[in-house]
Amino acid sequence: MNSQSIENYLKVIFNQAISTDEVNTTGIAQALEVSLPSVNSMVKKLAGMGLLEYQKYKPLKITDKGRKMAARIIRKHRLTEMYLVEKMGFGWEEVHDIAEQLEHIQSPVFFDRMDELLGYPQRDPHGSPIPNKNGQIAVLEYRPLADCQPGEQVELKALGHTSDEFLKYLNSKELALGVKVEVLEVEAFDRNMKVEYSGHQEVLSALVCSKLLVS
Amino acid sequence: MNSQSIENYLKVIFNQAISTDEVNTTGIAQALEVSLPSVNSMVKKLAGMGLLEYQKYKPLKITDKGRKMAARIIRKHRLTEMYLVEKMGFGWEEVHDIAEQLEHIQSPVFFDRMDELLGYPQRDPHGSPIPNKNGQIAVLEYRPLADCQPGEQVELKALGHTSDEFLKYLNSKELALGVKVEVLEVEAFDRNMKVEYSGHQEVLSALVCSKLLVS
DNA sequence: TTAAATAGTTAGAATAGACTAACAAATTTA
DNA sequence: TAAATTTGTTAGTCTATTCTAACTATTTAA
Repeated sequence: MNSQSIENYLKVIFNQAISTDEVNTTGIAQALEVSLPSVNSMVKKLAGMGLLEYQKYKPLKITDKGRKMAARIIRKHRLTEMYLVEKMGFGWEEVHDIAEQLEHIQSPVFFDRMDELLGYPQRDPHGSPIPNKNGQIAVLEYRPLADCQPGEQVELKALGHTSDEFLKYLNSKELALGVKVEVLEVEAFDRNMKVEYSGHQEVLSALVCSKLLVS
Repeated sequence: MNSQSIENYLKVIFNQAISTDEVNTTGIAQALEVSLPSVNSMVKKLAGMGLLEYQKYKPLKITDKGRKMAARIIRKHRLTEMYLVEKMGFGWEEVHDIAEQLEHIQSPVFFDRMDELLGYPQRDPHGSPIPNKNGQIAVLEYRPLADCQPGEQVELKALGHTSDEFLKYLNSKELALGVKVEVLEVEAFDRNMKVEYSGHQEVLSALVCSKLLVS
């Protein structure tokens, strides 16, 4: 069975591969807060397991096998987050750390049961897609609120960032998935947006708007 | 933070200490399926942490600190088992392996929430007591069915053994906690018992009767 | 009460996963 | 394009946990 360490590396590599397809060692080291040599030796191990393609000094490429395995771990993570929110009453800002541990549990029936009790959800509480059992992931075609024009009316569907602080910020602004947002104005200088939703107005920074995914 | 390995040793030692109070190395090695030297070195480590009293060639004694820590792990295990049965629809014979993994999760809120959702249960699905948050455990004063006399009517309260095979056997006999059992006859030769419950009669072996705890 | 059997210990080695120090390749910048 | 910076690699070490082989203490039984 794969160690938790292997699973954590694989997940980070998978996540970094989503944006760039090619992954570099330093990025992994930063994400996992380990040293470069630690990454280097683990990368060789993962390559030996057929999960990565590795050539000295070249960017890493995740293989289909690696992608599939990573997606199955992410499936467990996201199902867990959904379960914690829907069935156990946790807030979306509380579930990450718990899911981070539960994703390593080896018990297909446990996660199948969660899935069933949740009614086979397609998205986790932050709007990210839940991979299926075969490790396939639906592609989302949402765009950032930052790309919207004044006058547009859109619905908040997912988040491009899910740190505790960001989620707490969204809570404080009463921004949740499903909220209908209208863009009132965009400040040309700094791209701040004045928006209206749930009957009140707010000004959101460009950074925040880039992390709010809408359709 | 304590490793899973440390937690597993501690749990085994705690469980063995319940019966005899003094624990021997060989018993631990068998329970964990590791070698004697492995146990020996871990035992020294646990002693160094103040969880055990260790003297060369002497039986081990668990300290109050060790007992408390072990009970907190067992609390997580048993709460989990209860949650899996009550909230997720698993059978009592399915939950041990999952709980064995979940007991290592570090998240007080997670287990507190389980506890709350379950209504602060005192027993796990096999009738074993759930230690409280301070690591205190209620003492059960149940006796084995084997000690009962013909004519007695008792209720099945807990199990003295919880292997999969035993639980499946009990399922096949429709024996569950709460069932009212009347002792009809005891065979003098082999201590087999003829009993009646739920409107039918069964003959139970002495071994089975010694593992059925009643009051 | 001594010999045999059992239980416990020590020494030394293996593996996984992390680290630092030193170095080499690749990339950026002047 | 040469120098400086960044990125990646190697070598060697450390800790945790396991193991086998060899040995010692304790207990059991003849």
